Amino acid sequence: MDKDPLIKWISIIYRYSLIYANERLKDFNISAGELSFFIAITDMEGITQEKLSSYLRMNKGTTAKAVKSLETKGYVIKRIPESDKRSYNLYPTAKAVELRKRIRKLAFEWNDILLKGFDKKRRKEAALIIEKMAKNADMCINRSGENDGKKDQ
Amino acid sequence: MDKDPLIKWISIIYRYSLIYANERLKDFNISAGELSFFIAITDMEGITQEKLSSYLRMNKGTTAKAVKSLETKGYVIKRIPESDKRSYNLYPTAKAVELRKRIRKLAFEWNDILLKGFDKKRRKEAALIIEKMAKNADMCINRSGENDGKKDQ
DNA sequence: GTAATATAGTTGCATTTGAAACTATTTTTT
DNA sequence: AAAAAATAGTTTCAAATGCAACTATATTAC
Repeated sequence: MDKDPLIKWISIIYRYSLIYANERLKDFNISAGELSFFIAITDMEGITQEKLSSYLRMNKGTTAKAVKSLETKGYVIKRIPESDKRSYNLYPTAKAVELRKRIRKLAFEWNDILLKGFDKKRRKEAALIIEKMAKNADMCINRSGENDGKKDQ
Repeated sequence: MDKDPLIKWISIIYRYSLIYANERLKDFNISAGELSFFIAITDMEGITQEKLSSYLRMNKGTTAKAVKSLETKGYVIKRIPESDKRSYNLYPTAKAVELRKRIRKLAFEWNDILLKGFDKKRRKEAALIIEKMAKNADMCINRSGENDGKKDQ
């Protein structure tokens, strides 16, 4: 039954998630890779790239590229705060705010596809398990999976 | 609790899996992306690239590149069967067979990291859930998640 | 048996991502 | 305050991957 390591299935879920998102996001000119950034920025207006990287557990180089692309596409505005001229505060544009609900909905529709055939209880269980696994991975790689990436409180 | 879509966590697990595998595989000159191919080829000697693609749900272009790389590295030999000159049968080299157990072990050690803190029952549950989610994704994208990729039986 | 179609694999291009080296600020040490 | 260290972001390079166009062989239709 478990002759295949979990990574095989994780890999499938991840890659198919990208395919799905790319297809669904085509009309919005947002790529699958930008999706998480879009959602996070519209959810947490003013967040810095550093925080964003840590929140999504993304390499800061990756974050820089995704943010720049979203900026180019007119979804994000960068503002340098007086308090720290090294950093940016990221704000969604009006256009992004307008799309926010639809984009979020689309992301959660993928949840429904992944969890098809699961009853309520099992869905909750699945979400807990996935999240715990991610935190275990984070703990292994970064020794910091206990507080959702907010290392500095 | 589930303000973040599952894809956020899947993405973290997947990306950290690659980081982990790359680190652990360094000494063997095998990359994280090649890991699943290595395991599948040593497990199913003589498999074709087509079958491999379908088994791992990988794009056949990706498979071609991974196989070529494993061939270059001396882990895989391609043989054209008389029965169908379009295809290759893939065989692990002696060097690959020798490494097989260690590589598999390493892949399953990542399972243990992901499932840390899970009791036996929950581990089984997690594996079932992940596999089912992958099959749901497959079904959505390919309309073919019911037979482990072996479409032609 | 030829033409049309299907299948197996390759290649070029684009996207997503991480690592590491880099720049520019800020904070800490001394 | 100057030097050292830390922090925020950018950029370059490389790996992983999907897609689409391509070649070559096999199968199916007629």
